[in-house]
Amino acid sequence: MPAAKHVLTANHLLAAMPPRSYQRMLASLEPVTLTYGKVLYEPTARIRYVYFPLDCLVSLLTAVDKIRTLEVGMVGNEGMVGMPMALGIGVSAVRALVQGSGTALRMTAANFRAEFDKNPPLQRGLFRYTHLLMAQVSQTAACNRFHDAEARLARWLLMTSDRLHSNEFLLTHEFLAHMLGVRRVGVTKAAEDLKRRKLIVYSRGHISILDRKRLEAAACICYRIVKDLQDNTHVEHDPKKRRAGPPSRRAVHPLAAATDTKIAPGRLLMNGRSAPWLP
Amino acid sequence: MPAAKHVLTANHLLAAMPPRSYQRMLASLEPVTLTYGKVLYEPTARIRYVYFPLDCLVSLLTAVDKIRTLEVGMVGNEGMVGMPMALGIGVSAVRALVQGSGTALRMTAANFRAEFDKNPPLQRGLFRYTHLLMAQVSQTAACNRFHDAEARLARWLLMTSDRLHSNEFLLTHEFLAHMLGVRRVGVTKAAEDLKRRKLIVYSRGHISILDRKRLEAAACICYRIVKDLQDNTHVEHDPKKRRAGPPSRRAVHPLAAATDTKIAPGRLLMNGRSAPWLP
DNA sequence: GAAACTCTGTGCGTCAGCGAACATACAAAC
DNA sequence: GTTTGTATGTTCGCTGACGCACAGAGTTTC
Repeated sequence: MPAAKHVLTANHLLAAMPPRSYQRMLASLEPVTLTYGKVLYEPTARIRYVYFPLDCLVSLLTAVDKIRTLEVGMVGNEGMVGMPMALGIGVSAVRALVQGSGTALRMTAANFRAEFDKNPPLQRGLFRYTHLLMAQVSQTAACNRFHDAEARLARWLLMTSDRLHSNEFLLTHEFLAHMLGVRRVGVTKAAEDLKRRKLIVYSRGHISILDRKRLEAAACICYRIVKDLQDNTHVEHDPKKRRAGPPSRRAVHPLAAATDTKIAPGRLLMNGRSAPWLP
Repeated sequence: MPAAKHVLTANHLLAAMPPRSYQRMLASLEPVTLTYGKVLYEPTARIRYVYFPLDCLVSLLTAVDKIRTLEVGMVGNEGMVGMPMALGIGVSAVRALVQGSGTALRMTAANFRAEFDKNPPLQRGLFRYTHLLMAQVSQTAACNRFHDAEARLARWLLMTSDRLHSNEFLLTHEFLAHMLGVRRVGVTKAAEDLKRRKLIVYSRGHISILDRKRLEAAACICYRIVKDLQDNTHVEHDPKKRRAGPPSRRAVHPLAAATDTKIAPGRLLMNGRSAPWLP
């Protein structure tokens, strides 16, 4: 069944499975269409299915009250929705919202649990992904604190583009506002500026990236940090599985080469030592 | 050796180990004194040891440039520092900084890896903790976006107090500023107000909580959300291990009972449906 | 006990983002 | 082809936080 295989390989986690696990998983994976706006999980609600996105995009949102939400993570075909299941937890801590319509393969929580227990490659893949998601969430936290709406919007568009493998997608300013944790007007302002600079165009829910390179320059460093990490993180648990090949194109942390924000001397000392919270 | 046992049980993860694992781990655990300001990990640097805090407190920091850092997580004796190791990753994504001096038990990365592989109870404990840490980081992300410095400071003090099991600790405004991602002056302002309201007192690096209850009222809901989650999350992987006892005191998400922030109608509809990003 | 240093308090002008309200433009439905 | 609703653009006053700079108060060092 070549069609099924093609479908499977569309998700990176599944594609990395050895043939035998792969065949076994096939039996309990069910293709589903996820449409924009569908809520897969609510905070504190039981996880009934895990989802392996193929060409859709899912946002992980944290809420602080009934109207304010913030996206903390984004899952495309490089990952899985339902990571708590890989940690033995049956409840989601966040809301999972379909942000880009498309298809996914889903598996019941019970089937996943059984499969996961007897599938070390799956475990490795999901643990690695958990780590990357954690890094993504951490960086997003700092990003949301320090960077302005425009830089965050640019970053968000790039991340979405990466995961949808497309330079065009559907979303309104209102929606973006809830992802970025700003007002709709704030998005309009930021988007307008990016449009004026010809980095993007948009109209009534359609957004296109025109100049990826310059858009990345407009985004904050957080995009690069997370992306490099994703490209360079390998599971070390099983040395035999460690990837060979040339060393990573970029092993240094982007901050190491970052623009030299000057450090005011005097103020940043503490007990005679350099301030420990600085890199 | 009752002293050693006492030391071990001071860390919740270790205390939950069955006697046999416990004895075995003892052999490779080494007590160390961690003093304020010590950096245990740097982003992208190899993890050489994992640490089980006994009475110290460690902050996990994400940096966006050379001077701006933000705390995304806090590890006390309920957890372990070096979670990537539990996921098969040998590199830290964040900076780990000792925020409260004290002791910890450490284990080399190699020993940890060997122990972890043959110790399912340890795996369960660490996976649960990973999940909680993820939830903590996510909530912190939203908190940093939406809540003002004063509420965040109050939350931070409560979290620190919980983990140090004390109402007094040592830290300067300058240090707090780097945890909360604000200027030192911002901390001074916020702290001043809390002092004026007699919730805390402080002087030259010493801070005491005077009125825990009212301080919690001054903090944002994020404190409650994370704390309740920590108190109520159980690993479900092995049903035999599931805790018995009365149902959780508080199973509902704090948001469900949160102050009813009113939702403006009109604007929050999309394609005829209610806006999906809302709870 | 004086000097050096660290920690906290205060004042300034500036600015991004907030909440609210309203104005226009486009699109599908009837 | 008008209606109805959704998407985007604009304005206004307000506020929390910013960067910068300096003043006092407490502690350590010699």
